[in-house]
Amino acid sequence: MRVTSHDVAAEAGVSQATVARVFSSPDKVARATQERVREAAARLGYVPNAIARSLKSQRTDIVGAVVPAKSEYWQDVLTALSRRLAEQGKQLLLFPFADADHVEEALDSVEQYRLDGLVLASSTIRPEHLVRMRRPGLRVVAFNQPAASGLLPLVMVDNDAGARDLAEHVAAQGIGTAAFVGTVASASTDQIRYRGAASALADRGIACPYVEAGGFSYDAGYKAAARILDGADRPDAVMGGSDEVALGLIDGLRTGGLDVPGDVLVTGFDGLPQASWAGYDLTTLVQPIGVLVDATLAIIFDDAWDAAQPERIVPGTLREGKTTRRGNG
Amino acid sequence: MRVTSHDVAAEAGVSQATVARVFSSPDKVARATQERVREAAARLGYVPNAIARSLKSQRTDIVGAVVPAKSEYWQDVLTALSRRLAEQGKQLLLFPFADADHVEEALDSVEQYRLDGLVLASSTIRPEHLVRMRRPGLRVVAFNQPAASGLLPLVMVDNDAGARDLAEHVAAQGIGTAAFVGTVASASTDQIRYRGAASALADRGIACPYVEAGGFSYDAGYKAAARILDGADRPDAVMGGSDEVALGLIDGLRTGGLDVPGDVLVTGFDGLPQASWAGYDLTTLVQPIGVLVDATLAIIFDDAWDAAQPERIVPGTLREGKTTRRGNG
DNA sequence: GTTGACAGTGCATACGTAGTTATTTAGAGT
DNA sequence: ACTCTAAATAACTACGTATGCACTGTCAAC
Repeated sequence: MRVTSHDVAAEAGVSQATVARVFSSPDKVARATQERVREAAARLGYVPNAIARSLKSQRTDIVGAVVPAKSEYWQDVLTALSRRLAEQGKQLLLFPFADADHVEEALDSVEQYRLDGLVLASSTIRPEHLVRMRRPGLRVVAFNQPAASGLLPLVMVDNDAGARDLAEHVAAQGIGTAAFVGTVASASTDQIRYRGAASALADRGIACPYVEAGGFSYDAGYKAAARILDGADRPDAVMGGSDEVALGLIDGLRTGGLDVPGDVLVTGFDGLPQASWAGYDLTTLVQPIGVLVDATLAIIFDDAWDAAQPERIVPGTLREGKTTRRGNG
Repeated sequence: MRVTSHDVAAEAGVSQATVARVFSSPDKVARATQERVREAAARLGYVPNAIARSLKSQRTDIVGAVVPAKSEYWQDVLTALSRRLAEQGKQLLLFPFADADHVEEALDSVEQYRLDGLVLASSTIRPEHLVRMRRPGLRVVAFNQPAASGLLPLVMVDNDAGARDLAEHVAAQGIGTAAFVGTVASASTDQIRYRGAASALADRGIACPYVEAGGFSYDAGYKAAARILDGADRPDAVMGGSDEVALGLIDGLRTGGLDVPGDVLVTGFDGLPQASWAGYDLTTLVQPIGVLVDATLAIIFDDAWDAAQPERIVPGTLREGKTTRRGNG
């Protein structure tokens, strides 16, 4: 009992083709006819069927995103992404996966839909999975996923420079020792951030061992704090591999009786909204999510793009919070 | 250059119909034929086209969700929803809206897709918008939206009982005065929560004025704290209309020099992950999101459902954190 | 040996739209 | 009045799949 363009055509006394044109390329239809059709459509409550349109036009106006199911950071990115898409009359279809082992299932469903574009998130998607998604007619972009370099068009924040900025900022506060609490050691972002930070600190003669939190979450950070506290020589500064981990670290350290920043400085990475909360006021590297999302969509929808694998590496911004303010801030 | 069922049919030496049956109703195809077809499909890299399938079968296997773009609570719900859907081989299509004025635009796009179901979130969607979505063939569910009662099938947490539980818990700590900092006064959840809390407190002779934060965010709560601090008589307990607001309240009050829970008790509502963070450890009413999501999907996909507008009201659980622990907890 | 039941498969068609081609209409020029 | 051109619209078909219907062949029952 659905109203179709045929029904509207009959009601308005025109052909179905004319109705279709009114809704897809109105400039090709005479003013008067157009009004007649629109009135008829309104009368019948006609709404174009996007499914049928997609089948015919070979365009869905839908962008897919393969992302980890639970993550503050990705939720932030998705919010920005879906908003931007909505502004362009496009939609976002979610393909969440619980953990790295379930990526393949998500990718299976992706192929069934003829998406205009696909955003591959999470630094734990394996290269073979990435390459699998290279199909004709599908614009794939790897988002914040250094491992995809050379395999797929890539958009990411400058993790190395960001980590160095943070490290230098921390070093400038006059610390003697440091530690880096990464998320998951196999994640490519984690590796780059650690190397950047460790290298910048080494330049100043500060050692920076790596500690793996074993997850991307607050809980992982919280638990890692215990290991820092138990360790023989407590560092003067702890750099978190992500904001979520850093926030957990802060609470873990404080629970352990330390003062942040009095006893230990802490930094994060990402620039989550929660990092700015007054209870934490975390020093972190803010990712310009809007810029990253725009760059991603540009790659997906820019017709000019073709052969060369574009790589957009966007600088982040150091946000100085009170977790690295040592003096009488 | 896309591989279709016709190509597979040619490769396997069967008809297109047989190929279609192999992928949609395999039990109707002989074992041997099935294997031959699957091999051919694998050889050519065939993947069924969900768009075409939807057009023919009048089912998209996609559920839409109209939600506020920025909200911790809704992101939580969406995470649960998309996970559950993925388990059933279905997908989630997002229709985020920036604020209440833009709901209509989101609903316009919804109609174009022939979704299997639609979840209407946010307590700020207006009744006329709700009713507009009642269309044949579309299962709509209002999620945590008391205002939809009688208009649409409804799934929500028991806001009234939850607010009472919180109020009674707070009262049991021996307070003299209280205040309720709501999110947005026009939100139906806000009204119910306030009435529930105020009524429970009134039973114990405790007055509880309403203060509007003017938003659903941490910032709104943070700013509202200033108004509490400036007020003539500072309450012994502040009940937040949501966890986000409550977290902002805590930081705002602490920034103002008060101790939480030493000087003021604080409660929230929702049970966000952040509420459990050690830095806050907020007393709140935890919504059983999994149960709510299951109930929602049951309404959407249960064929038995029809005439009667079901209403599922699920009780929440009081989570006692340290923000209401007065003594030497 | 004939019939019936039934599983397995092919043929044809429809889902609702967009684009291509063909046809009509209106307007201008001589 | 007649042709010529451009604009507007109609007729038709294809997008890729699912399914009702018809057909074939196998096997059991009489």
